Amino acid sequence: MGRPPCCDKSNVKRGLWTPEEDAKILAYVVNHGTGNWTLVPKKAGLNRCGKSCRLRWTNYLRPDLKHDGFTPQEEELIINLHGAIGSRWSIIAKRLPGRTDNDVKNYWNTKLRKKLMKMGIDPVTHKPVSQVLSDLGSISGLPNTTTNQISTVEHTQEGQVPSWEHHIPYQVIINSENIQSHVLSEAASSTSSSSSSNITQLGSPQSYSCQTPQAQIAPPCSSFDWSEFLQSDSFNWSLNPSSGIIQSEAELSNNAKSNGNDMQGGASEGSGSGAVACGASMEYQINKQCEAHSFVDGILDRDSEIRAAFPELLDASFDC
DNA sequence: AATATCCGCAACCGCTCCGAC
DNA sequence: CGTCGGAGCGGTTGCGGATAT
Repeated sequence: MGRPPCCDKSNVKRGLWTPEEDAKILAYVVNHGTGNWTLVPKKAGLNRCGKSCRLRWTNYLRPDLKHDGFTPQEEELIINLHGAIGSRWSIIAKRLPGRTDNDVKNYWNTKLRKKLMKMGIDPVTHKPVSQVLSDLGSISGLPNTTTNQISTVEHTQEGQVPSWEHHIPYQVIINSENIQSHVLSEAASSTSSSSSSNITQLGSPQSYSCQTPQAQIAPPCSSFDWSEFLQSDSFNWSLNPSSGIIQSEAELSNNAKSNGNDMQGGASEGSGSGAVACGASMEYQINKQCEAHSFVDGILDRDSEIRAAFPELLDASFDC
């Protein structure tokens, strides 16, 4: 036996909302606030499901919502966050003032996903499509693929790092996997009793600087709470509502404090120190170090370099 | 001008989470 | 500890406007 429906669907109105209905919800919320949504339709005089009322309020009527188009900064933040945490729209939306999870989700599905695909980037993994195909080939037992071959090269040329590793601004994946690694590291250190961790530890902080991330990253442990992580100091990107610039919370706070002081080169210019701390400031440093290139350019550059370096390998993976 | 197709967005659905009891 | 029910989330659908043919 399943759960009973939240309301009698045959007796409630569905579909688009009329201005009159909107006015009723607004009037109700102004007078009573948002509380028990199941009671709202009755109290507000609406023949709607309570759930539908809540959705209408949170996605459309809330006074703090923005109804204009997404800015390039918001777009970049969405892509970065999606690369880091996937389709956790509500968490992503919390980083975008005035946007709802539905807005972000729709924008991703209708614009950003297609945009990335057009650029040859897989919107799920945020990796070049060619690399994803290569990885698929390797999973399905096809001959060694680009990725595998590269790791072979790295091993045979001990101590040498392929040239593309030195400077490629591969923002999305760096963000994504560094964050996951950081999370995993935190999880490992916080659970002192669990020594049997399968966590892949990354190297020292200086090794993060604009390098291609480690290939094998263990999935996050199931008990991990992304929401908590994103709200913690460990992960603190956000969009400055006034400047439209993606900043760390610390910088947002500093900017607020130092209003009127010398700006030292603008909002995105911070410490200037070479030291890269762990956690979010590290992510942010990476972003800053890499900002000469867009993340898309970085991915495509890397893809091109791989193709140029190992032209025969991609073809091989398609020889079925 | 009429029709077909595409696209964006609002809304719905089914599920999980979580607190109250 | 188990159950119930409200809230919230992510995926999907369907409508209406825009654009192409």
